[in-house]
Amino acid sequence: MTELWKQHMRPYSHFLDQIRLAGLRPTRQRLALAKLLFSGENRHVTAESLHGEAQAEKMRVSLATVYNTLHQFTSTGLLREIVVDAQRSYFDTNTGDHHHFYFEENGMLTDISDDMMSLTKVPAAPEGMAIKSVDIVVRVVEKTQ
Amino acid sequence: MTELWKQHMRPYSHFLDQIRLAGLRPTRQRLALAKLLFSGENRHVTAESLHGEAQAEKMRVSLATVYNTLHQFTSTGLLREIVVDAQRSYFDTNTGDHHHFYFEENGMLTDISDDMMSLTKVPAAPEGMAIKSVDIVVRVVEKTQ
DNA sequence: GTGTTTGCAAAGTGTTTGCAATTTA
DNA sequence: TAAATTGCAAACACTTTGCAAACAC
Repeated sequence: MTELWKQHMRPYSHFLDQIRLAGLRPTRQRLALAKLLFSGENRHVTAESLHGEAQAEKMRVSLATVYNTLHQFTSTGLLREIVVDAQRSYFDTNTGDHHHFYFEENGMLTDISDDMMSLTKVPAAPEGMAIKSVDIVVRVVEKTQ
Repeated sequence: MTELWKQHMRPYSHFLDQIRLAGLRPTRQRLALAKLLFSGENRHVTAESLHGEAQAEKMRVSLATVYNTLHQFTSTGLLREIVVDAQRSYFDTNTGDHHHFYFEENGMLTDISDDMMSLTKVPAAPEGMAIKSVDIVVRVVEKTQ
């Protein structure tokens, strides 16, 4: 990291810690992506969409690195992967318990907080298996009337 | 369809009706796949797995036709598509209300009957949207102890 | 300096498509 | 015969990988 870069990144030093805590080196690319992902509200991104954003902000990050970083952030618990579409992978910055609305027509995702949706009965895991997660996707389409 | 083929297919005439009712022509390929799909218990297949089965039974069907047929059967309500893995599409012969266990380690799916799992609270659809489905996937992994 | 990370381009995987030949009705 | 369907091969979209150059520590 250059001295200039360090100055530029000063206001984002918590990302630096976040990445270090995850056991990753805080490279320019990882910091840039962390800034996009964790600066504001919770977000849902795909590799393409995040790469597009980075380009728009003149951050130089290759698509391959975006993929790598999303997976590294996922396996270190900074992100969570959401499966709603067989064609692309989504990543959610909200790693807490919650579910999703999926807008099939435009591929958008929004959160459903855990307390807006509750399961009364959950089946026991099959013999010898442990439940890893219970994922609920509410698919919605434009109302046609 | 040849006369010989008609004779061979006599015991499976209900597939013929099923396909015709769906507005599709009962071709050799569609009948063969229907036989594999709907002969016994409910099943979960991928295009590859069904194509493999067809080959094993010496049915001559191309992979492209398997894909086309799975989609046609899905859009005519004979099958239902299940999204559990970003890498491949699954199709379920059980089109009724139910949910799934997904065995992440080997890609297997099993049904959870609707009455083994119930939602107390379902959020209202977002403004202008209608709920198309509520899909629950219980991801399980081998218990490590 | 050593080990990690990046970016490119190539390869990979699962899926769809264009189109001539074949089959169904 | 007209319209639908098939199968191949090529195209496709998304994702992963191999490896030399660049970077972090």
